[in-house]
Amino acid sequence: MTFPELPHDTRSRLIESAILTFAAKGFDGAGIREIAKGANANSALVAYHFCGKEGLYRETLKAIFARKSCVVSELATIPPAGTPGARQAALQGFQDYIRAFFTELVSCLGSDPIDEAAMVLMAREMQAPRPASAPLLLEHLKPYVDHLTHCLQVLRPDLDEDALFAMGVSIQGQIIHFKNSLGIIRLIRGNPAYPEDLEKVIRHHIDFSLRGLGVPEAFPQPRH
Amino acid sequence: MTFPELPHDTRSRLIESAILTFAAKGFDGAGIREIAKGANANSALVAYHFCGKEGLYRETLKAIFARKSCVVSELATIPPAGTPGARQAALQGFQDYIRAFFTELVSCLGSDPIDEAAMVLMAREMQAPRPASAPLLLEHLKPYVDHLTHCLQVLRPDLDEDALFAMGVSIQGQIIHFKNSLGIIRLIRGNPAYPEDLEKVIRHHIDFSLRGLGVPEAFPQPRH
DNA sequence: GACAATATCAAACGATTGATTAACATGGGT
DNA sequence: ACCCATGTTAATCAATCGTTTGATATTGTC
Repeated sequence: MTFPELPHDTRSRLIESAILTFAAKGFDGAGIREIAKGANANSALVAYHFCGKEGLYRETLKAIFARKSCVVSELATIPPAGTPGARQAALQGFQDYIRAFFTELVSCLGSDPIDEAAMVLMAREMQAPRPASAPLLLEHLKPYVDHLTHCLQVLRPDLDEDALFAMGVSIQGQIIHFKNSLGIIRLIRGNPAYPEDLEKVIRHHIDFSLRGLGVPEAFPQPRH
Repeated sequence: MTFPELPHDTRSRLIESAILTFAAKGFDGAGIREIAKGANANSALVAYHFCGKEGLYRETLKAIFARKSCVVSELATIPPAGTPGARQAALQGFQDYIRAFFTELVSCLGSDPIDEAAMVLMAREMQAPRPASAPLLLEHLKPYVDHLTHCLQVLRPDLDEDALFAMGVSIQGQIIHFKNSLGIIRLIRGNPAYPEDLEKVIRHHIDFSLRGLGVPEAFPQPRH
C-alpha cells in the first residue's frame, strides 16, 4: 500500500512530503523549506537530490505514475473485434475498466492520505500540465486510452474514429469530474460525507456510460 | 462582448489583467507587479482599490460571475412536473441547457481571450476553491443546478433524489471535463485544433446525455 | 588509519514577494 | 485662495523565495 522502498531514505521522504505539499498548495504555493520540514530533511537537499524544485516536481510525478501504472494492466485483455465472444468480453471489460478507474480515483479517499494527495496532483496535472512534465503524463495515460478505445470499438463497430473518441472522453469525463468536483458536490448537497454508498455510485457510472454509449443490452427500459 | 464599463478605468483594467494573469499562472504564480504592468498601472493600486491581492482575486471572481450569470436565466422556464406538455418542454429545455452550458464553457475559445481566461479561472475555482470565495461560487452555480435538476425530475420521475443527483453530476461532468482537459485531449489526438466541428461535439453531448439519462425517446437504435 | 565519495547540515546569497509609506497630482466644494 | 477627498506614483519595508556555499558527518575501500 505504501511506496516501494520501505527503508524511507531521505530521497523518498522528500518525494512523499512533496506529494502532500504540492497537492495541498500547488507548485508555486509550496515552498521547498516546507516540503523539507515535512520530510524531516534539510531544504538544501532538494537541490542536491533533484537539481532544484522543478526536478523534485518531475520526480514526484514519476513516483506517482510508477505507483499507479499497474491498475489498467491488471484488467483482462479482450479479444480483437470480430472474434467470437469478443462482444461479451468487451462488455465485461468495459465494466471492469470503469470500476477500476473509479476505484483508483475515488475509493482511495479514506485510505492512505498520500494516495489521495497523489490523485489530487494528477488531476491538477491533467487539467493544467506543467510543460516539462506533459510527455510523462501522456505516456502514463496511453494504456488507459488504448484499453477503453478498444472496448468501445468492439461495442460500437458502426462508429467512426471521431465519434468513438467523443464517447471515450464523455465516459472518462464523468468519472474524473466526479472526483475533481467532490468538494463542490458535497457543498451543493450539504453533505460532507456524500458518497455514502460507493457501490451505488459505481453502478450508476457503469449504467450511465453503457446507456450513453448506446449498447442495446444496457437499455432494457429502466422504467418497467 | 466585453466587460460592462467601456471607460476602462484603472480598477477595471486591473481586474481584466488579473483575469488573464491569474488564469495563466494561478493565484500564487501571478505577482501583483505583473498584474499591474498588464493593466498599465502601479502595483500599489491593488492594495488601494482591493485591500490587497486576495481582495483583487475575490473581486475578479465577482466580475466573472456577474458577466456570466445571464446564461441560464435566458433559458425558457419549464412547467412543473405533471403539467400537460411538461415532458416535451423538459426535453427541449434539457437540450437547450446542454447547448448553452457547452457554448458558455467551450465556444468562447476563439473569441475574447478574457472570456477564455475567465473560464479557465472558474474551472480551477470549481476544482479547488479558494476558501474565501467558495460561497460566491456556490451562489453562482445554484441556478444551473436548479434548472438541470428540474428537467431531470420531469424526465425521470421514477428516480429518487440520489439517483437524480448522480445523473446531473454525470451530465455536467462530461461537459466540464471536456473543457478542462481540452489541452490533454488535443495532445492525445495529436491535433491542436481538435474540435473542428463544434456542432458535432455538442450533438454528441446531447445524445450521450439523453441516452445515459435513460429517456426512451432518445434511444431509437443508433445502429439501424 | 588514511582516503575518497556520498549525504547532510547551518548559514548566507541575491532576487522577488505582497504590503506600506510619504509625496504628489487632480478636481470639485466652500 | 484654501481645503479635503480621491487617485496615482516611486521608493522602501520586512519576509520569503529557490539556490548556493563551505563545513561537517557518514560510509565504504584499500
